[in-house]
Amino acid sequence: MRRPTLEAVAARAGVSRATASRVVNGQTTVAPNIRDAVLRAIDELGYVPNPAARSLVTQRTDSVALVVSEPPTRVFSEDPLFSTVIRSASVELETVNKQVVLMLASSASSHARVERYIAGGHVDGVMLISMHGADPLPAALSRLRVPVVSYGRPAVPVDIPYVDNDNVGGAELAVRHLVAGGRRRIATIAGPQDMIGGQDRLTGYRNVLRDSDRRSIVAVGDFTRESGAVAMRQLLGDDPGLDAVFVANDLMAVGALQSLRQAGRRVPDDVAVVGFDDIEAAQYTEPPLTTVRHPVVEQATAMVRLLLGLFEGGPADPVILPTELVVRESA
Amino acid sequence: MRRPTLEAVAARAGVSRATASRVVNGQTTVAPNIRDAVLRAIDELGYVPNPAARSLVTQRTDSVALVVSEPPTRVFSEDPLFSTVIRSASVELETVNKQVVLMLASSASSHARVERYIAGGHVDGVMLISMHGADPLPAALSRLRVPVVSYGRPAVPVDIPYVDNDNVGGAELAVRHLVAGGRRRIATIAGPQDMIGGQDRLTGYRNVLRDSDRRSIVAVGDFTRESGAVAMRQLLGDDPGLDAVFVANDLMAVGALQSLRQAGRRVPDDVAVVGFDDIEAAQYTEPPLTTVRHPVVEQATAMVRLLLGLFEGGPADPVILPTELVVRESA
DNA sequence: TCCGGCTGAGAGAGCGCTCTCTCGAAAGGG
DNA sequence: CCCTTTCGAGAGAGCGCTCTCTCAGCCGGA
Repeated sequence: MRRPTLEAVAARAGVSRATASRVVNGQTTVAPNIRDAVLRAIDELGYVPNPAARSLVTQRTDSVALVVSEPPTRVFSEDPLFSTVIRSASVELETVNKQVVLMLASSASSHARVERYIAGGHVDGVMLISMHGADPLPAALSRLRVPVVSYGRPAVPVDIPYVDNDNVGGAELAVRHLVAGGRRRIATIAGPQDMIGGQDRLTGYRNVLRDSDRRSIVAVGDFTRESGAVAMRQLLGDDPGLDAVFVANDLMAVGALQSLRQAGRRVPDDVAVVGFDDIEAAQYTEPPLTTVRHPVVEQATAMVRLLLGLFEGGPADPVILPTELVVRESA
Repeated sequence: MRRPTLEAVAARAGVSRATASRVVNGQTTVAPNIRDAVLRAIDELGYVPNPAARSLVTQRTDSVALVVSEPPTRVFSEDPLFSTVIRSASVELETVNKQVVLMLASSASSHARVERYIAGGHVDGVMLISMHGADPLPAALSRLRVPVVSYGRPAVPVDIPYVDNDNVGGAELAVRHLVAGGRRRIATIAGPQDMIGGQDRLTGYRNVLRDSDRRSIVAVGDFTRESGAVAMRQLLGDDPGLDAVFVANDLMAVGALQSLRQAGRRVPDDVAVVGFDDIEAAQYTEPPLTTVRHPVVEQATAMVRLLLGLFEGGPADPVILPTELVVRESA
């Protein structure tokens, strides 16, 4: 009880396999009556082309890998960003009938697995989400002669086109807002310095402070809520007189708000807080969080289109998307 | 500049293609010296088997589809459950070297796409995450003669093995806790009644109230935070004297806490609140949320194993996992 | 009437692999 | 010493499809 083949369709329609193939692939050089006969046969037999056979000859698979190169727990549960990217990319790829193969590359062994898989030609291209600088995967994949695009600028310089948002500019926006609000002692909770987002947002902070003749007060977190709380306590210890803090992501900002509350500081009266990312939860903090929004969905979509462009021999130029300050009540 | 084929490996090693294939597939009937020669050739040429050619003859693809049949926005951003399931299932499948093809089936058109894809034999099996009763996909897929397992009992009776947690029992646990705490007027915010989780958790609530001779006070939400807030306001309007509420998921519970705060009720002094799911955020609410934990990771893992079992002709019996009450401060 | 051009359909090779069948050689028993 | 058994390796078919090449048939122009 095997699935019907193109051969069977051809036989039933009384044509050759080649003609049946032409109809299946929508070629126009088939007479209407013959085309109809084939379509009827396909319908009656419930024919569906065998993808393996097809891709054996076409050398295409019509699927792309979405490689998430982060420890799995971080990926989903903590940071809603990843989820949004995955979803948006999936939706965008659906529109061009490509499938998403999701690969989580957390450990070294899974890196090897991913490499083998990609090298095997299972997919036509790769979308890489990798935030850590130490990650060897971007370099490894770029060697594989497979179209690869990256979500976010790769931390090590490597010849992969990427889509990123303007982290430096966004941070500048945030800190300038604090300066404009009359804040004098503006601290920052920076992200991990082995991550591009962490680096660039700190750069933006420093740029503005330098220009506005203020002293920088820096603590470093690792983008988790907990680390934000710890860093905030540390900052308050270091400089009890601070009146503003720019936090490199919202998750840490949530933790910082918690610490500020525990320390009896009113936000924004005593201390103004600006986050980064504009995650869902930023609307529900107490008080609602002023933050820098970057277009996650657009970034994912742009990444897909960049990859699709690569398939067609399009340009491999990076895409940088603008950020925007969302003013709520915390600053 | 094509990728090397098995033919090339065989030629280089001075053996036949058949023997090379034997080595690649780890058969033991190859003399050690020949095996080494082949392995060396593989290494030198950087040979990787062509999956299309292989699955053309083996009729296997070594990948499974993870079909998420929910509106995309709900899937990821709102409910961390989905993400955890996807992650856990991926990790578990990695261990047996199977790939995950992620498919989001939100609209009717994407349903058709998914069906076509599955029918095309792209994957060896399907894991279905579908929560809505009206969803036609479970029935459609079960007709496709492809191994299918479901995360959660399908809402319409359909012949698919599933892994679920004990929703009724979990709800009973929660409500019994409220009864044991001396609460007299115990309301509930139920989930959507076209979802199994929504139905069963309401059933559990009713079971306990019936046995303990209390009146049931029901509002219905749709598992979003916002709907929880609305439902809570409604309950307070209906019965200002209520002293406890069982909320069918944590997301709605967060909304409910917000409404209670706005209404000036203290939790748990005036009103005790119990949620369901034990999401991450439940630890960070004010006060921390007492809730029913169900083993999401274990459920996902069990689903994978159920599917793998099906491949081997194993049993197609449903698996029900126990739930557990996590007592924090809200009740 | 003949011929060249064009359109539509068939023949058949070949994509890269697995797996059965076959066969030679080595080993063991009578 | 010969015959049977076992083991290791090769030959070759075939998985289901695409795509090039070929060719039949028709039309129009000279």
